[in-house]
Amino acid sequence: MEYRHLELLREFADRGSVTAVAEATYRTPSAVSQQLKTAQREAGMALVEPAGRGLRLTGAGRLLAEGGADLATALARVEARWDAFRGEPTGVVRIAALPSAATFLMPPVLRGLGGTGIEVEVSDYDVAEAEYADLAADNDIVVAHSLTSVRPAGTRGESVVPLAREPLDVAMNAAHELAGRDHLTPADVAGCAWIGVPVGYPFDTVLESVSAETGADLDIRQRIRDNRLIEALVADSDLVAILPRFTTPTGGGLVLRELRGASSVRHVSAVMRPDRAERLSVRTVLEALRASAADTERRHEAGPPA
Amino acid sequence: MEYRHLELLREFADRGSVTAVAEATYRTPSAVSQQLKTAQREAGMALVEPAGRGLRLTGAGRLLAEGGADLATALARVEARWDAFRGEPTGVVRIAALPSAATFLMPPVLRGLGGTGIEVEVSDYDVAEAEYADLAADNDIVVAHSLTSVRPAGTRGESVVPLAREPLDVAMNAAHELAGRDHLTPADVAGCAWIGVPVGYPFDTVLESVSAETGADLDIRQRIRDNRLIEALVADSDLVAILPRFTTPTGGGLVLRELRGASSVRHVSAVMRPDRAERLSVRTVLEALRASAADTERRHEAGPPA
DNA sequence: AGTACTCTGTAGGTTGTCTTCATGGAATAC
DNA sequence: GTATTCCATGAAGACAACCTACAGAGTACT
Repeated sequence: MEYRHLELLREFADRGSVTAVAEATYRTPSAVSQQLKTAQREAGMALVEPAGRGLRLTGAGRLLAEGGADLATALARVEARWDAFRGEPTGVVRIAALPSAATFLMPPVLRGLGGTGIEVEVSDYDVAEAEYADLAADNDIVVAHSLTSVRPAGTRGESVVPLAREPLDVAMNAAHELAGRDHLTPADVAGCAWIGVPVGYPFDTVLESVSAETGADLDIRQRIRDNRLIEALVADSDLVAILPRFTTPTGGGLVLRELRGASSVRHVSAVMRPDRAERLSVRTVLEALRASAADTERRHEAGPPA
Repeated sequence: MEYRHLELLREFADRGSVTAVAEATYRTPSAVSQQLKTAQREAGMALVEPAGRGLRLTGAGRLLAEGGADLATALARVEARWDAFRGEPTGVVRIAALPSAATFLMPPVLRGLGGTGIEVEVSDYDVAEAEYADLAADNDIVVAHSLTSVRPAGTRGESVVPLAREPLDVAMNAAHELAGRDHLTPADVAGCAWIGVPVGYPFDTVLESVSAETGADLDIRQRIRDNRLIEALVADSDLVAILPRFTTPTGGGLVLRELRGASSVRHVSAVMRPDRAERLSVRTVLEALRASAADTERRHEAGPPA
């Protein structure tokens, strides 16, 4: 039972095809195929089976793939101890982040880690909740969010660390008739004209929650993804929208009002493959992310800004 | 950080010299030396340092060696799951056992595992307590004993599983004046003429304990290792000796009497390197050993045989 | 001083892994 | 139904890693 082969199976479990594994490990598909073959010869049974024009793991293959993940985690733990022994953690930490969370999380992190041996590479992705797990294969830390629980959908083998709990407020023009209120209820906003997000996007569940609370059918005029565009439209109309509290700039004609009585909070979490989570540099960055998140929450704890 | 190198360091930590590692891994010392060198080049610092005409690990080397042990354990755990998945455990399990313990432990184990895929290779060693740890490098299970605690001296990184608690009785001729007693106290036996064991051998501590209890200087006429020889001498003289209850054949002119009031029990334990302890076949054999030990203890729980 | 032991270095052979190029099957497009 | 595309696999050769063999240097024991 060789480490090499277990690692290969683990990679296959994460990526699902010989070609994908080959690209991820900088080899040709032929090399991967040959390794897979020798792994099966040593195992004495089939670890993959044909499925369509590709392959998928057999039960035996899945078992060994899980073992590969355990081993990778153990190895990463050793490397973390080694890094700690040598002094400073170093290396590149790749972060894939949801833009609306990265906006408030990343600046202090990058500032705080400047001058250390850690290089942080941030890329931003705005994808459906279920795709965050895939991003974890190519990035050390994935900053994701979920409206229903701390753990985003589709993350099973990954480590999940909660970072922030961010209220989702109702955004409106400062001249809007509801702008005078301290906070709002579902009944208050059920009759409004809305800007929503495309169906299936997380924020949509807030509007669904409002709808469920009041029994009303909401009047959704637009379905838009980009928050900046939504802000611009809201500031210049009587439309209202759901926007995250920490990153929405108020003033300039835009106000946020807390929505009580409907589930209107998102959980921002870090999602990582367990082995990557063990790395000292990753843990250092993660700690910075948590600190940044806690700081942001503290600055907003008084409620939405006027 | 390669698995290969960590494994090498772990092996070096266990065996202490390049030559010993080379023999254990069926390579030439030159090969081991070269591997060590590349490991150090990749680590970026010295992992071993000259000591006399050999080498010893540096602090950094020890750290990585521990990591190697952790990894080996994790790998063994994966292999154990794999064996369990495939059905029956198979393979060779090497046991190094203290003869006086193997005598009562091994027969049921070998009988019980006959016909399974597990082959048990037993070898017997009668060594000082501190050398059991060394045997663990070359054997899967070392059956050792200790008079002071369950964990034999010198076992630090090894897993220790208690097997049996065996009383050490006073053996004497059936015609001896003390043979009529149900049990004996230190005061009863302080004046006897003894057969002891060489100084430093475990059983010697029983006599030391008797001596400490009574303040008497014991009359030790002979110092002999082999229990069979001791039995023969005791049966044919007025000398008394300390012998283990489970394996000393009574009848034939030899009787055992319980000694109360002095520490006269030995702890028989299984000592294993943690990674070997994870193997399914090893765990199976270990379970058989425990069952055998429990069975023996039960058969003797009524006290020493007449 | 001589002997024995341990580690290290060099040269050369063996093994294993990868790349290249070509082939064949399975889904999809036309 | 045929063509196209995608994915996996096979054979042959290049390349790198590892090992053995053998010689050399340093340290301990006698």
